[in-house]
Amino acid sequence: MQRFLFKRIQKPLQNLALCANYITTTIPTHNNTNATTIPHVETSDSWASIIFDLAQCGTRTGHALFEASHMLISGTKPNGYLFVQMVRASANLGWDFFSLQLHSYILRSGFCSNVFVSTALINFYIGIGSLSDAHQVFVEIPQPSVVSWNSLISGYVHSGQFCKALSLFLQLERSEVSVDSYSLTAALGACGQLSFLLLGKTVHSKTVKLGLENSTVVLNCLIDMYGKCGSLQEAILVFNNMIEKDTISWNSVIAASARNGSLQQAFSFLQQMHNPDIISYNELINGFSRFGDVEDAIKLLFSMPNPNSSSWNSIITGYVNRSRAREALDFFCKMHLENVEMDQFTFSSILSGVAGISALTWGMLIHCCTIKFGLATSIVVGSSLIDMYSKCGKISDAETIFHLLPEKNLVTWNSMISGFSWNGNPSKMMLLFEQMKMERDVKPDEITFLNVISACLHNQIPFENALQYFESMIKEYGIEPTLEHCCSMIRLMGQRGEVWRAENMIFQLGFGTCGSVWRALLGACGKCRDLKVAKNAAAKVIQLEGEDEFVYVTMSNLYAHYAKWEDVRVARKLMKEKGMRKEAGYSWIERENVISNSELQ
DNA sequence: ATATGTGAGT
Repeated sequence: MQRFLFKRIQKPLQNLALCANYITTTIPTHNNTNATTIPHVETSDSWASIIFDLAQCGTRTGHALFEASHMLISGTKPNGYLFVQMVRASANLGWDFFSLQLHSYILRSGFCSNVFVSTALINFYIGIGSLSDAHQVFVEIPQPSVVSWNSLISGYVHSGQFCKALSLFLQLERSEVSVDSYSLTAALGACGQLSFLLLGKTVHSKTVKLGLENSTVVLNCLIDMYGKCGSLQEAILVFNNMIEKDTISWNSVIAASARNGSLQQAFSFLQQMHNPDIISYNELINGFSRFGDVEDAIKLLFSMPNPNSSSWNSIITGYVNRSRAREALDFFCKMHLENVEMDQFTFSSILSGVAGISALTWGMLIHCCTIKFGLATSIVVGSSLIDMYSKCGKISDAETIFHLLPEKNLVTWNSMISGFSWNGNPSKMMLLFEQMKMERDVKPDEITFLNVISACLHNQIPFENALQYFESMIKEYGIEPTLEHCCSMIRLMGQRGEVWRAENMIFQLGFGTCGSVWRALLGACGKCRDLKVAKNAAAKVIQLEGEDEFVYVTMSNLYAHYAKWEDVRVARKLMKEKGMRKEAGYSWIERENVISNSELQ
């Protein structure tokens, strides 16, 4: 139990850390109070004012924590409520080291069996992103309450581990503890993120069973869930049946419409709304720049009352997603000129645009901006910087940033791994992958494995090694292979002349009816010149996706290779008859990016 | 002790 406490070394808070250290090293536990301890001079009443200050979370909170520590040192008997307030206050202040010491003090004094205290600790660990510690605390509570469950479930949702959250939710349903509206909102959030419509509907029926059909918060979550699962009609239905709608209800239904491409619908909701806030407008701006015209989005941005950085970010993201990175950069400059505040999302969006066009000079300039804004070490910006540098071929700069980042998440690791993969450094890639597996709060996901497998593809790593990765993904990590994994494996087989294995795998993984895998197989056959498998693959592509010039070109090249000139002639004739033409190949080389003085002003 | 609404990486 103690093991996991001291792993994380936080910013040192000198006097408090010392004080906290003093607590844990010198104070006897309460069940074996010895004679050297100062007797209880104070009664539990004396906690009252301290607890009051702790709970206020104001300027006196830190001081109150300090006093509470001293009282504990002097032997005043604590109670559970005091610890709850201490943990909460210390977590709010970001005094991580102090909180850790507090945890160990709580363990020593036997208060960890108190549900309230332990739940407060769970929330502390969630706050610092240490989900495994939170889970550990949870597991050791003799009888966790709904709140303990809910805290952990929503903790997993907030950290993006939606499946984990849902499996906990299902576990909660099977336990003696009964679910409440908090559990349902967390579960709905996870369903939405995963587009689990069916499970979402099940949760919907639970809300009715529990008589929560009038809870605004729960209904808001339902709107959001349906919207994210692509069921706009259901979302609107829930919205229309609501008796009490608040701003979030309106924004959720606007978001549901906008994100599903129903821009008209979204716009009409916005017009019906009495007091639209920034988010209401931003959802629509986002919708316009994603599905409509970026120009419309810009119009709305300039006509809305108080646009913020998110409003501007949506435009940049819109340009970037439509491969209009130059315009994104123009807009970024405009944002700078108009003194709009920039946040981590501004930088991550623009950096992703810069990465897409390998505009290194711009990337470096923006990197400087992030440093100036104090955002260079944020996880989001840091991950984008890694991606940008590695896509610009500056892998060692990417590496430096990776190592300098104080905190890393799944995305950070994935960016670095894909960087090594694209820059032809498989040994570093594999080393990093092994390091990642050792991390406590990060686990490889399907994207990690896709990067690893494609690294094998690009770096001539033996097929057997790639197969090992692929199998460990399925068996050890329980990750379902996606279409892309399947295609990567097929391409690998093509490289090693092992396409004969492919067909079996395709059917085993259930991708037999996907044209794109057969297309990948055909391409692989072209590489390793396997005419027999190619014929079959070509037939499948045509059967599933219709006529296709790629098929004819590949086949005629293959026939040519085996000097089957008659077949070549037939294939070319067929192509001609169908009016197909091989598209001319082209490559583009980004010219040196020079930023002119006018752009810099 | 706990909850809902946009943004990043293949």
